[in-house]
Amino acid sequence: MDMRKLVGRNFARLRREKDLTQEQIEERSGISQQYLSGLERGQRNPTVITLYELAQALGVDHIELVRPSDEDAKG
Amino acid sequence: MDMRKLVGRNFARLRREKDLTQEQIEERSGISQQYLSGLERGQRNPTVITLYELAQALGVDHIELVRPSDEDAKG
DNA sequence: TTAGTTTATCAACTATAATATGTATTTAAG
DNA sequence: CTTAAATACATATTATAGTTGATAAACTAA
Repeated sequence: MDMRKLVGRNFARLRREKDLTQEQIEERSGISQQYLSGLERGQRNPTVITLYELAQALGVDHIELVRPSDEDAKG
Repeated sequence: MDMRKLVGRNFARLRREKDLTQEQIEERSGISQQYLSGLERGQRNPTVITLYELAQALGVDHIELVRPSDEDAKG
């Protein structure tokens, strides 16, 4: 189970659904665009505080880290 | 919102509900008893990978980080 | 009390999360 | 094609996550 990829994929998806750029997330959260780029590519292992700050920047109030189904895990 | 305290309180509660010691969690997860002590006292900011390893050691497959109610936040 | 178990504290250390800066690459639009 | 915006890449630095070892403190039971 690659938590980096799980978090990265979900963050990227949510950011795009809300039509926000990495720069806009940086403005809202103070987390650098370069870091966000690495995060979305599954190269980062954020702390729970960083995860919470990202959720706030996305306007999300409920973070779930669920063991993905076998089907999901394949990709 | 103090994520350290939120995670620490919930981890300690779940661990006790399952009658596990910090040492037993160390055996299962490889995360040191000293670290777990600090975590439960709200002094640690774990990464998502550490959080996932802790969840596995507890036998939990669903992690939720929810913005607590005002009432909960008081304590 | 004693002994055993569990948790907390301390210090030194290693690994890596996160920042800062600059730049290169990609992508979309004219 | 050009241009601008968005994203990816590289490097160096700082802050802190997490380990290790030893030990102190707290708690329970005999």
